[in-house]
Amino acid sequence: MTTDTLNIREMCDAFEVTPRTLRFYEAKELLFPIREGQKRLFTKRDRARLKLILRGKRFGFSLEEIRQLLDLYHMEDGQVAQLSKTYEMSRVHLADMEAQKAELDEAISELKQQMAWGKAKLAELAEGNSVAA
Amino acid sequence: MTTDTLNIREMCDAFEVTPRTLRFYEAKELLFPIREGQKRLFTKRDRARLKLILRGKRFGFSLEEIRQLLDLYHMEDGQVAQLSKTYEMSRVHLADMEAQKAELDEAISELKQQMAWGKAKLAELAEGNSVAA
DNA sequence: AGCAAAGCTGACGTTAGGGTAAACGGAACG
DNA sequence: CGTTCCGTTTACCCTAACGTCAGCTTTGCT
Repeated sequence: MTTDTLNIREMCDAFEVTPRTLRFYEAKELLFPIREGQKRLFTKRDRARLKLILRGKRFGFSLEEIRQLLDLYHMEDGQVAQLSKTYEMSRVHLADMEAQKAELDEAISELKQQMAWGKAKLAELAEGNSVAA
Repeated sequence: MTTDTLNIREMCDAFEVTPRTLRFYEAKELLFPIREGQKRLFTKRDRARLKLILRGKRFGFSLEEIRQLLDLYHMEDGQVAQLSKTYEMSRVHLADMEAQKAELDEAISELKQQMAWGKAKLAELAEGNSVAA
């Protein structure tokens, strides 16, 4: 193994996030990089956590919710409690996401209609011009 | 007609928004209610604009974009320029929304998988307990 | 020694409002 | 006429998840 820890730049490149994001996550106690002098060094644990964080974000969890889940996860006992809490929260988010999807679908088809109308109107105006010309 | 203008409460009820929202939109120069004393009176024009604003929001336009479109709309000349600009912006947002939809669909199915895994794991742990008992 | 790159902290900006305070105006009531 | 209450007004701070900027070390290279 080369170093087993990543500096902030390497961490950013590995996960496609900005340094600001990593510092922010540290401030929010989602990551706990060790310090060498004042520089941050991200461990395997941080990498595992960040992976879960980014997945949680895709699922629409807030950072605060993610922090709670990670904390639960960290205390390895009580797996049942942790798993069922995660499951419960997931159910809520799934419902949320499906509602969002429905809204989005509706907005998309409405926008398409509007665009069709706009296109027709533009054609009409163009024709008017050419007739007048 | 009763008054032809609505006070803030009536306006809120008509569009399901809060007073705060209407004041905010006025501050952002999206609405221009007239003042009777210091109270706001929303005209037919404000109602038309608010309708467009809310529609724009559903389509994922930012308030700033909406303001620009409304301004274009306001100068009634150059309909072609206005329409085609709106059309162009709409295309961008449509692409955006379809990308969002794709991401959302993927996240939903991924979350469903995770939940299935979690459910199985929970069942397994429960069984372990009952076996051990 | 000098300088640039990389990293750090700290603070303010952003979006679309929410929440709350303090003050003001007008209508109803006694 | 005074009071009370309701609706509204201005005004300020708060939120999430960072972006951005200024200014300071630290480190490496020449």
